[in-house]
Amino acid sequence: MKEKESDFLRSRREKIESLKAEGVELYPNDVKVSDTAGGILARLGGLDSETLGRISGRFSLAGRMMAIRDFGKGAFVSLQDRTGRIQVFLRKDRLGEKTFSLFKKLDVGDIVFVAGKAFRTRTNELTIDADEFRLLCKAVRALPEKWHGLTDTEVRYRQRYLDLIVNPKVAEVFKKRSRIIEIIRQFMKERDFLEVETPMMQYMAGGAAARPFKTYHNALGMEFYLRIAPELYLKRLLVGGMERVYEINRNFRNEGVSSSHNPEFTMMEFYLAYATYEDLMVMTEELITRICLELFGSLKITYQGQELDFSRPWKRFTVKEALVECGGVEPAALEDRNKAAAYAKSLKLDVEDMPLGKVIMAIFDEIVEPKLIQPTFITGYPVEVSPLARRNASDPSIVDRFELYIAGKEIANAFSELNDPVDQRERFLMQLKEREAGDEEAHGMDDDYVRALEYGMPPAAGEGIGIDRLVMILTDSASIRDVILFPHMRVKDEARKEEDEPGVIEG
RNA sequence: GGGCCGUUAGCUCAGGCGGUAGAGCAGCGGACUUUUAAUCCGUUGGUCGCGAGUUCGAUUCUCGCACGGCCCA
Repeated sequence: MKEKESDFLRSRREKIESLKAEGVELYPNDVKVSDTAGGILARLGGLDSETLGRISGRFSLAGRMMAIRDFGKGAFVSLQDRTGRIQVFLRKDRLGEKTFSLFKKLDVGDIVFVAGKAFRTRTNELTIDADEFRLLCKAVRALPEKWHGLTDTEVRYRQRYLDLIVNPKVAEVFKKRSRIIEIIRQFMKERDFLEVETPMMQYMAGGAAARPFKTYHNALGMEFYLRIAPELYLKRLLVGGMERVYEINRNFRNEGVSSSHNPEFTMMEFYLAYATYEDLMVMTEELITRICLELFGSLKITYQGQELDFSRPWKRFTVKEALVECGGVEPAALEDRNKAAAYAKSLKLDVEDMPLGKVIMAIFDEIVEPKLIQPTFITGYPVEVSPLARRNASDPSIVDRFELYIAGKEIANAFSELNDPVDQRERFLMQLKEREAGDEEAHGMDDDYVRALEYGMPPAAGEGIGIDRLVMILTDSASIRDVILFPHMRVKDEARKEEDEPGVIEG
């Protein structure tokens, strides 16, 4: 990306050249750091000035200078590392003429090394009295303003590194995200699940209803799709005898972008042999309440101003019950395709050519989903929208499946798995018909998968949990872009000009 | 895809019923060894998102485009 050199950048580059000419090493990498800002504050934060003077050892730390308050022959610096900020006092008589004059030429944003003892200032702030100071990395560009910081959402997402430097709450969100995934792995390990990785490039994109991204493999001379779900591979592993498997990784769906959709998103999928979807409801409650308790020590949290209560058991409704009770739909309208379609049209939904099950789900998504604020399991999904799920034993028009909704968002989807290869083939054929009728999201026929089922897959239940959305709820984030480090955005015009050169580097 | 809003200095923002713009912070020069949005004195910096139209003259008005945000589908 080219841009015009501002006066600021020019003068900064000149300054850097002159430092170099003086023999200052601009980018050394030979220091060893033994302390952190947060660590020092935690250890010494409670000590008074006198005790500190007696017992303080010498600390060494490194970080970015976030503010400099200069007094001529002394200066205070706010030093920020991964754990937080600590104040450092630099003075000429302690550091010596040469080091101090180097410091005076440096800027906010530079990364430095500092060592010294701790003391308390007149205003009682724990501070490192530096007796050693080194430049570790000279910054060319200036950081966003110290007081207002960086607020432009576009810049925050495009230049996330700046957002992370300047807005401490952002780093907190991503630390929490990491912690959530850690707890999930721990939880799965305790239940003897094996973490696996299955293909993200697939010869056909299956396991969900979504439009895929396409790509091309040169040496194999064939097209691949980026996966929309790992489901069919994880179930092949069930056939292979891996009775408890899970995967946490990216899926790609070629759909619109919104505050709850990113083209690539992280999903956890897991499969448990000899279990049903009902077992997974219990396990899901256990998992999410565990995360809540570990993160907050409470089952009540606030999301975007409303209280969410994760106390068990969570509410359970069938799709039809929810439509009647939360949506005020006439029960009769749910048994007849024409009546349902007429109702859907009154909501301005386009349900042309859709079978009854799909019409019902379209109405559900429109009027019920946004109302499901407290954690709620919805069951009794139509077989038409669930080509991989096991039929209900007493009502073959529905499947043994649930979705979990929290704060009006779909968080998880699970079902007892269909392991009858004959029924599975028929379901695929049903999907093919819909595909021919114009539904681009309908599932394709996956003969290899059916063949796997023919070897015998143990009865099992499987579930997918949308990690990004779960993290949104647990970090009180309004947009999925706030829990994804580098959310996708359009490339700006200037960078797009060289159309003949796509973003590929040959060689 | 549609509607509304936004885009002005490195950052955060003012402003202009048409006469090419201002503050704070950052920067630069100077004073200052316990400050914490340090303070004080001086000072530089802008194709006002891009393109076209109207006009003697557009950053301002009109249209189109780009990117983003929110809402809707």
